This record gives sequence, C-alpha cells and structure tokens, in this order.
Amino acid sequence: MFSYICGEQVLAKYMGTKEKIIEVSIELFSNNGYNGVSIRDITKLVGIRESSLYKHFKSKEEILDNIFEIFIQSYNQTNLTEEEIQVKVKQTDLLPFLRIAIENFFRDMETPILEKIFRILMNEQFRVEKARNIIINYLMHYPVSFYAFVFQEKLKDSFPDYILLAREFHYPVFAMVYEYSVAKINNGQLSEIKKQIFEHVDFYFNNILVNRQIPNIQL
Amino acid sequence: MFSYICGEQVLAKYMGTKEKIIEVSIELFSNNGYNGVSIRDITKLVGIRESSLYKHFKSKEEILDNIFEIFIQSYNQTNLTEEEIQVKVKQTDLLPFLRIAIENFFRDMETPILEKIFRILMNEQFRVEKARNIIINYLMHYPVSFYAFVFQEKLKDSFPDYILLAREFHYPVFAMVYEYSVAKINNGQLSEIKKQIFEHVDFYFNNILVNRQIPNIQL
DNA sequence: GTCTATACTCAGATAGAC
DNA sequence: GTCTATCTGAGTATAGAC
Repeated sequence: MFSYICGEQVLAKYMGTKEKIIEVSIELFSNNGYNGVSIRDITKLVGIRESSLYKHFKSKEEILDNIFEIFIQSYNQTNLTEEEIQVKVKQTDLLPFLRIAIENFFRDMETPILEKIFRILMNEQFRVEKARNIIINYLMHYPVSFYAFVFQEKLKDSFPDYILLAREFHYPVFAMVYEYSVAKINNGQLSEIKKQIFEHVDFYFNNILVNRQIPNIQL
Repeated sequence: MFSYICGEQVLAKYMGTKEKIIEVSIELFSNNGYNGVSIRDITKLVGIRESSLYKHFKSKEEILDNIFEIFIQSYNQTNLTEEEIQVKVKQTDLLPFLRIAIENFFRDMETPILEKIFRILMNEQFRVEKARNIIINYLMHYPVSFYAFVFQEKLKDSFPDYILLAREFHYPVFAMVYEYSVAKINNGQLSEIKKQIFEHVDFYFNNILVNRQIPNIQL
C-alpha cells in the first residue's frame, strides 16, 4: 500500500522499552480493539509495571496516536515524486506495471506490523477521526491519484476522466485487500482472493484499457 | 443492501424496554464501540437500573448478538428467490435494473438503524467473528451471487465468468458505500460520493457490458 | 527508568425487597 | 420487571522509594 512501484520495505526496527510498548500494543489492539486492551495487559506483556509505562507515554491515547504515526511515516517514506513515477511509467508496459503495483501493495499489506495497524485503523475508524482519515486518504484517495497520473501518462488524451478510470481500477483492489485481511483471521482461502485480485488486473486491462488505446500509444 | 430489487423497507418497530435497550445500544455502540460503552451508559439512557437490564439480556454480549440478528433478519426478509429475480430481470432493461439495485442498496444503507449496525459491524469485525462473517457474506458475497445470476440471465453465454463480472460490478460499490458511511461521520461531501457510484454504474455498463452483447439479446 | 503501593473510578453482574 | 444495595474485579493514572 506504500510502495506502488519501488517495492521497498521501509519500517524502522525498534528495540527499547518504548518501542516494545508500541510493538505489544499493536499486537493487542489489533486483536482486541483499543478499548478491549488495558494498560495492565500491555505492561504485563512488555514485562514492566503500569507506572513505568507513563514514563514513555503520558496516556493510553498517546500510544494509539504513535501507532497511527508509524503507519503514516511508512507510507510517506515510500512515496514517489511525479518525476520518479514518470520515469517508471516510461520504462514499463502498462500491464506489468499494474501487476507490480498490486504486488507491492499486497506485500506491504502483508507486513505483519502494517497488517495489524490496518486492522486497528479499521477497528477504531468510527470512533477516532484520525483513523478514518488515514484509511480514506492513504488507502483510497492517494492510490486513485497515483493511478490517475499513471493512466494520464500512458493513455494521453484518449479518455478524459482519469480519476474515474483510476477509481474503477483501485476500488475493487481496496475491497479485496480488505477481504483478504479478514480471510486471514478466519484462516480462510487466501490464495483464492489473491488470484481474484490479479484476475481483476487482467480483466481491467483487457476490457477497459485496451479500448482506450490510440494507434501510436504503446500500452 | 437488502432489497436490490423490490425496494421494500422491512424493519420491525420496537416499543418495549427490551427494544429500547437494543435501540440505545445500537446508538452507543456505533459511536463508541462495544468496549467503549458500559451497561451503565445504556441503562442510564434507557431510564432503568443496571440490574433491570439483566431481566432482558443475560449479558452485554447478548445485546450485541441481538443487534447482529436484526441486521441478518432485515437482510433475509428482503431476499428474493431466483424465480422472482428472473421475472424482474425479464421486465427491466439491464442499465435501469442496475441503477435501481444500487438505489435500493443505498437507501437501505441510509436507514438510520442499519447504518449504525453497519458501523458496529465494521468496528467489531476483527474482534468478533460473527461481525466479519456478516460483512463478508451479506455485503460482499451475496450481492456478487445476485449480480452473477442477473448477468447470466441477461447475457446468456456471451461471457463465461459471471462471478468475475459481478465482482467487478459490486466491489467498487462496496468500497464507495463504505466511503459514504465514513464521509457521513466527517460531514463530508455525500452527494459527490453518491454521484461517483452512479458514474460507476454507467461506466461499467458502457465499457464492459455492451461489449458482451450478442445480436439477439436485449440488454 | 524501574519498582511498590495505592488512589480513585468504573466495569459487569447479582441478591433480594417491592 | 423495576428498584436499592452491593460484590468483585478491572480500569487509568499517580506518588514516591530506589
């Protein structure tokens, strides 16, 4: 979900007590929800007393906010400039480009920590404004802008509404990634959903993009 | 999300204390999450004491389960048999049929109670298995089966994979309905999202379905 | 920065009178 | 089926010794 093209995995490794608290909190929050986890639960797993936690975080809410910031930072670290995207787009044909983008999105999504933060975001989205804004902006709107830019570069002027084109491409992906993360908890058929995502990419390319091709444009 | 075609609104009206408890719980759970709401919060709003609540529900979890059952019952009440769908499909052209289906899905989604239960389902999905199964089965898989059946009826044998066709139609709708419900909390631009959903319907019809048309089939 | 000890509040749930 | 009263445990957070 971060490295559409470059595919890098940028997530800081944490080691101190503060970072252990974050790590344990991510684990517990993702399974039990923020309000289903107590400071005692966290400190017990970290191996410290409740009072010690307050040397690192002034409140439970601050822990949650730190977790959200990790997600945002991971995202921003792998963002490419328009110039960098342009170069990649020129180097690659559209179908493999889209496949790689999805594969990167997926691989990021499967990173244990980010996967858990995604669950926390989903869990708290209707209670915490920041959570829902992260999902909407970083997992829905930004990817749409990204693909809109890519389609614009590739298709030139053969279709006016690149945003619509991008939304049609990305929204099924978003829904299936969500489905995937739910299936994971249920020990469901993961490979089936993954297959469906790539079916979508091929279907989209064959049924929508090829119709937009104009004679002198190489998809 | 229930009455794809018939458009009926079937939701029982409740009046007794038990039903008041449900009503208040839906309100509170949807805003604060299950673990963010106490029995005291609920009984205070209902106007009874904590102990009285336990004459109606043996535990807090049982309240949540009742809420989920309301959602399932509302859903099942508006389900049509394959025969009924066949009749509707024959009576209506495909584009208006799809538009009506989306409008019904939307109108159900905007029913205050069901909208709140949807939020509760989203909130608790990673903690409560029943919640995530309801979302996956009733809001993703069933609609896909429904549209697959419709496309099969309309397109006959012009495209083999109706499930794929149906998924491509419904998954963007699911994502946008989700987006819509989030926008509602943020006081966001609702009409814009609604517009986008119908843009999707038209785009889908014009770019995907018309290509499947075979000479003697009336879309 | 960790600990012990504790304050204070609130949680879910029950007993028994009316 | 409502109430008062209460139990028991758990919640967040703090004070102060080491």
